[in-house]
Amino acid sequence: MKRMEDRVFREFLQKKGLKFTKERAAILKGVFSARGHFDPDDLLIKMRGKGIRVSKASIYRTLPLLLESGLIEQVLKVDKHAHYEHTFGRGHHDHLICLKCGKVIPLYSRKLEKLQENLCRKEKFKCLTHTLEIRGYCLRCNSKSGLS
Amino acid sequence: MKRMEDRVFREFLQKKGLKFTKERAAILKGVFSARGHFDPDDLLIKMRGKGIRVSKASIYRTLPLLLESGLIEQVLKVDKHAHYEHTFGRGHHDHLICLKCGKVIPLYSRKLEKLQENLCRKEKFKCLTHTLEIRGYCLRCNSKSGLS
DNA sequence: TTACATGCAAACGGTTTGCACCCGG
DNA sequence: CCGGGTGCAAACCGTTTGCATGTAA
Repeated sequence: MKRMEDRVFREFLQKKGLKFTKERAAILKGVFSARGHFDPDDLLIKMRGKGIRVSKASIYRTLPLLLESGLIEQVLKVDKHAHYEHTFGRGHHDHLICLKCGKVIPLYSRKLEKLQENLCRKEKFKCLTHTLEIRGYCLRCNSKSGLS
Repeated sequence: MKRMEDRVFREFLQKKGLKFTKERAAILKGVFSARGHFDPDDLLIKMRGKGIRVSKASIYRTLPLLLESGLIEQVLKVDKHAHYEHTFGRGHHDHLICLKCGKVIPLYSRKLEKLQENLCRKEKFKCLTHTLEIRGYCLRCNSKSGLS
C-alpha cells in the first residue's frame, strides 16, 4: 500500500538521476504526517520523537527537492534577510517576482485589495497588512527561454 | 525645506518618548532616496558611499521604527527560517496570520486566484506560484484586547 | 542632567558546506 | 562498482545584543 506521494517523489528523483533513499522516504513520510505548517527543525524533532534518525543536513537537503517536485509549498518565509521599501507618499502595492532575472515588478489592483478586505470580513479577521508575491517569469525571460 | 517624512518620523518618535538623532535622520534620508527595494546592507553600503557614517546596528535598530511608523513596508522576506506545508492531495491556499496569537488560518478563494491570473496576463507575466499572507488579528484576539 | 542612542565586537541561530564513509541502482 | 547521499561538525552570514561612551531634550 504505497502512498501516492511516494510514487510522485520517486519518479521525480528518477527523472533527475537522483536516488530514493530511506532517509528521503522517511522525510517524505514525516512531511506528509504533519498536520499544518512546519519548519525544518519541527520536522527533525517530530521524527526524532518517533525514533527516526535523520540528520538536520538531510532534511535541509531534501526539502528543496520536495519543493521542486511540487509536493510541498513554501509559506511564511519569516524574519531573516528582510527587504523593505519606503511607501510614504506612494501607495501600497504587491509584487511580481521574476524567478530568472530577479526583476521585481510592482502591481496594484484596487479590485484585488477590495476582494481581500471582503474575504477578511467574511472570516471575521481584522486585517492590518498583507503581502502578495507572485513568482514566475517576466515577459523578457519567458520569451527568451524555450522552457523552464 | 523639511521633508514631509521627517515630520512624520519626528512626531512618531516624540509620541513614544524617543529621540530624533542625526543618525536616524540620515537613515531616513537614505531610505527615502532608495529607488526601489533595499535590504539593511544595501542601505549601509549606499550611505557609506556618500560618506555618511552610521553603524549597521543603528540601521537594524531604526528600520523597525520606520516600519512601525508606517513610513516603510517590509517586502520580500526571503529564504531564511523557511516554513513549509505539504500540498499534494490538498489544494493551494493562502494564509491569514494573527499577529497576537500566531494562529494561521488557511484561506482559499477561487475569485482571488482568478483575479491574480488576470492581473498577470495583463502584465504579460507568466505566473507559476504565489504567496499571499494577510496579517492582522483573529476574531478571538481582536475581541479580547481593547486596541492594538 | 538623564534617559535614550550609538558604535563596536561578540553572540546568536537558522542554514550551508567539506569531508570521510555509506549505499542505491 | 560508482556516483550520488548521509551524518557530523565547522563555517556562514544576516541579525541581535552587551557595554562603555555620546547626546537630544
